Amino acid sequence: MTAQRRSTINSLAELAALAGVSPSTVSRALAGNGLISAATRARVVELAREHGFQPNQLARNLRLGRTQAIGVVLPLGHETGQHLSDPFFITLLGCLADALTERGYDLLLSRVIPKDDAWLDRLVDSGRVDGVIVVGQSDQIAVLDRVAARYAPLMVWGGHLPHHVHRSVGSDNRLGGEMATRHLLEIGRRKLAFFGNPDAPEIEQRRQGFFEACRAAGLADTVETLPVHLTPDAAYQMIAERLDQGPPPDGIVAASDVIAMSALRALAERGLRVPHDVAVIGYDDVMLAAHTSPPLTTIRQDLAQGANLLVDLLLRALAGDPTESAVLAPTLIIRGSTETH
Amino acid sequence: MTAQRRSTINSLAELAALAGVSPSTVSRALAGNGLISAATRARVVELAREHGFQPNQLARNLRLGRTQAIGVVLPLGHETGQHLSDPFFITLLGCLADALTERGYDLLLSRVIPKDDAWLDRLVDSGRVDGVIVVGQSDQIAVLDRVAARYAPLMVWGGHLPHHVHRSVGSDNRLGGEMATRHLLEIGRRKLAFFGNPDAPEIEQRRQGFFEACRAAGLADTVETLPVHLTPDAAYQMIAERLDQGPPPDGIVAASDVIAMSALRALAERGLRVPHDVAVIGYDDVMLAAHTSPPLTTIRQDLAQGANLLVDLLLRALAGDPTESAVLAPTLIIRGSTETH
DNA sequence: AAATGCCTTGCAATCGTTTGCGGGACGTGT
DNA sequence: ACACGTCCCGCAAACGATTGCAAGGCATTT
Repeated sequence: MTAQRRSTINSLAELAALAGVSPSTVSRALAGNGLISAATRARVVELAREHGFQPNQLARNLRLGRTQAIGVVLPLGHETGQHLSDPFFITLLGCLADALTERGYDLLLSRVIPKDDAWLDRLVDSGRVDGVIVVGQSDQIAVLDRVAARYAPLMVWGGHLPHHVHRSVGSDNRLGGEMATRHLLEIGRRKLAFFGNPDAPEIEQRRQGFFEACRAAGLADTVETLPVHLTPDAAYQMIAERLDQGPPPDGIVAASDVIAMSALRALAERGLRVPHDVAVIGYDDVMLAAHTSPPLTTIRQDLAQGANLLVDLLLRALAGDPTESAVLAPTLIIRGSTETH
Repeated sequence: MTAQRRSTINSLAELAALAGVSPSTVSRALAGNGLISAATRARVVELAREHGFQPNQLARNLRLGRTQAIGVVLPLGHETGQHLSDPFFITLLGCLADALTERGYDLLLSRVIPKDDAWLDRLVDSGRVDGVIVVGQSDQIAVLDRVAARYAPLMVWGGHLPHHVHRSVGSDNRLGGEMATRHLLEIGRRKLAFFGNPDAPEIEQRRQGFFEACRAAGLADTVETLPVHLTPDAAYQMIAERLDQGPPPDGIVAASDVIAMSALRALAERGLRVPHDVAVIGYDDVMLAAHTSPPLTTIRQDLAQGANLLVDLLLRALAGDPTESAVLAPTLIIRGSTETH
């Protein structure tokens, strides 16, 4: 049973009967396309407006051989948390919704917990979407590359590596990690720690930037890495354990703002002052980062731009043009958590 | 141009030709429905698997007179912030995605900034969705009621009032506001303030709970209300102004966790200790609430349950059953921001 | 051996659009 | 008055699936 419309007019044909013309004429009149006399067009359009009628999109898209929808999928791979936890991804999702809507596409949201290797194939082959945007590579690089090889309209938010076959948009994670680390070095910190699970390629790249900056400063062997997860609970617990086990670092480079916030809390609970005892820098600049206490210094990624780029490249691929990956420049946002005056 | 599939098999008919049977047979074999000999079925299924073929959903749904998709829309009415800001809504969105996926429905996401009164009609009449879930009533009650009157499969997350014609699911906001306030009273606070913009009906109900609890405690005239917005920036600014203008309250009931977090920051920056000088309680129990410093006492809404309820009721309405609104019980989660030992 | 029944399969209509092609009405030029 | 061009409009075939109905094959019964 189809949901009932505003009135009894449910198809071009019915409206056509009402207007005393053929369905073709109605179609053309509403499309504003074919050569229809101004009079008939006006009459049909008025009638349609009056009955709140709009052509069935399903039928339309079937005929046109498209869906006018883009699938956006958040793979929850290596992270065990049930929820799509990170506010960062969510914000990106919002930006994507805007970018797609602006271009007349629907956004089909799906969250998958990759159990097998076919999760992406199922979406791609379902015929429900014209293209797919995957938010975050998780630990699914192999799947992404395999599908990208046979399916052009696929874009991925995440880190780009030369050997990747899938196209991606993301900020320069290595550079971001380096900028964060250099900032801590510049305010005089020497015992640095990187908090983040390098299983995800973005995180791994940030960690490399961290290492490079440390090496350049000549302290490669005094740094530590703690592979904390992205969910706040897991992150908090691991950070708390670390702090209880030995003397704290004097500077923490967190792989995400959520991790940084968990660190802030764990530090506060142990009477360690930020930034006096420990400086903390996050990554992402999520909305709440400016509202922690102290406010969080962080590396900002321009999500609106990223989302627009993702959609533009995807649409270009849909049109048949060859596309490439894009890398965005990260920005250092200095706030209270590293401000020593 | 349709996106190419894994192989050249793009329709039932082609697979049928390959299998040497008719399209009908293939359809039945794949549907597992009609009475098809086990042998043919096995052969067809195997062939389909081999070529990674799945029937075109568009055509299928057109024939079946449904879309198998539910529209989820976040109206951004009275809040000026561009982004769908509140982490709470986002989490609900995630839960909805899960609930819908479980039941075999797609989730069509759309964010609208209601400029006219027809935004919901457009979605409802577009034929792209079988039903609609609106997340948050914003200031669009009139629109919701009007559409609900003619369109059954519509559910709304938000507060329920007797005169509403649209069906909604939400927590008992009045009770939640009352619980929060009573908690502050129980730990001895007397100069209470409510932070939240009562333009949104949920917030208004929370405020009423706040007032009732205050009145019951005999201090109705010593309480204040500050209509802060839901976006953290706007909230922070308004709270900061308030704190600079006069002596602080000793207890703050925030209409959302985001507001509470902004309050925590503004208080910290002014050297006011939480909870010693000012106790703060939030609303929602968003993921990060447990990770502020101090951790935020708050009123939890069970979102997973809410999402499931929304979807269940919607599907029931779709099936033609009459449905009603549902109210969830809020829970008080006590954390550091009100803990006085 | 013929009739009856069941099991399996194919035919063809249908969902609601879009669009190439052809035809009718009307006006103009000679 | 006839030929011709222009302008609108309708016919019908797609798009790719589902499904009621009927027909074919085969085994069983009488």
